[in-house]
Amino acid sequence: MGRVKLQIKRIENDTNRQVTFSKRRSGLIKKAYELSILCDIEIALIMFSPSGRVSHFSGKKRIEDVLSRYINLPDQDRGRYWFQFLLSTLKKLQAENDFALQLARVYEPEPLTLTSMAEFESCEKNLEQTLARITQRKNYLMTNHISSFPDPSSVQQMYLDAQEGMPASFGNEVVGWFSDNEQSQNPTTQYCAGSESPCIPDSILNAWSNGTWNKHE
Amino acid sequence: MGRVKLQIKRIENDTNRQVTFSKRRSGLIKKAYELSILCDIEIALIMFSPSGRVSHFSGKKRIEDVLSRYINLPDQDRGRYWFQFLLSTLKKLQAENDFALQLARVYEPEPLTLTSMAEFESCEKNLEQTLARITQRKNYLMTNHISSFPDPSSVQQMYLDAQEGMPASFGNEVVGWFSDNEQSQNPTTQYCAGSESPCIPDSILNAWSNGTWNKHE
DNA sequence: ACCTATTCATAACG
DNA sequence: TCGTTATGAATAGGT
Repeated sequence: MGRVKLQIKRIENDTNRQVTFSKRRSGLIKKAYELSILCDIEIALIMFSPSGRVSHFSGKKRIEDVLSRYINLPDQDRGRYWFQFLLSTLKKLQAENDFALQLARVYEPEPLTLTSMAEFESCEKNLEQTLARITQRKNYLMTNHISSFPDPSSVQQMYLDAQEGMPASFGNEVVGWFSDNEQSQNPTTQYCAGSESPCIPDSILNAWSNGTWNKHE
Repeated sequence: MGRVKLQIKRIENDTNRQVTFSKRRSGLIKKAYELSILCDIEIALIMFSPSGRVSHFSGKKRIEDVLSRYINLPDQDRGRYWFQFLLSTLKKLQAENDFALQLARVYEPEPLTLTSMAEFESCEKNLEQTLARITQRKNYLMTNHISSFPDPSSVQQMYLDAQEGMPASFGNEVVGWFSDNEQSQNPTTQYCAGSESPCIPDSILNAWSNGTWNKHE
């Protein structure tokens, strides 16, 4: 939309890219706003500029409310990789807790409160470790025993046309699961197929801890 | 953009609203996609249709990664009301745990595993309760001792022009904190001002539990 | 779904 | 960064 037709590919000129970002961000937020009013919907939009600055928009509802609603959706409405997200949120929770603890120490070095918070911290650490164990176990069980989870029909895998760069379709309810250059690998089934043992090979534990454990299927 | 200029207000005709939603949703996702490629940014877009169906989009990165990055932002870059969001996420975590537990019971009624998960559950419940306590305490301390938190300068409160319906500005880094018809009330300072006591009045506990506790400032 | 008269968004330029 | 304008895009209403 302008003097010439613009190819949809990364703008290499830094200044130009920044200018385009500012303009199009405004346009996008305006469109999101109009949609939210015209159609009376909840909407949340989050953008990180290349420099790391965040922009966000939401309609009538607070953005936390929209994110909460999204997070509390049944898994089949959402997509894969969800446990990683929950873990990261737990980390945030830990950070919030640290802050509260710091506050308490500064403003009220009271034994009872400190005990309670220390208890909280240790409990949360315990939770995180246990969650990791359960995650492994759950993943193992699901991969080997419940082939329909995560439900593939609920996820539209989209690929880009290298030349035009547009997703194949915008009409689906679920879009945007670009493959991000990750080739499919499935170490879990490879190592555990047919086994009923609760034992989980080290290779899978490692895959889990370095974040690649559920990038299969 | 069409045969007539459209007022930005809720479309009352149900069919029309649904059609407009479909069209504009596609347009919005296309714009989001183009922005993410042209300017090489991370983006996440979540929409709930009036019927409750969810649509979402993200660019190269998975939507969970974008949400995680947003969640792990320093508080001053994000906004208020964050603890409510974290609590809701904890609930989701609980649900995931329940599911894992169910799976384990069906596929492997093994005492060791069950013990571990029961431990997890009780720990998580404990955590949730303790978090509630710490939340109250933290809120109390911050309200009375650290007036600069949450940092008001980091949040752009936006109001709507009733006639035109457009936010006052789209140029800011932080937009979309519509006030949602909630009038400011500050029971915390009202009840606790000047008090150094760790005691928290019932009125505040109630305000917290019914979700209005941090709608002040 | 498709069509097209219009309005809107924006790329290039100043 | 900011305003202008020629041009390409999006879309409201109709079929």
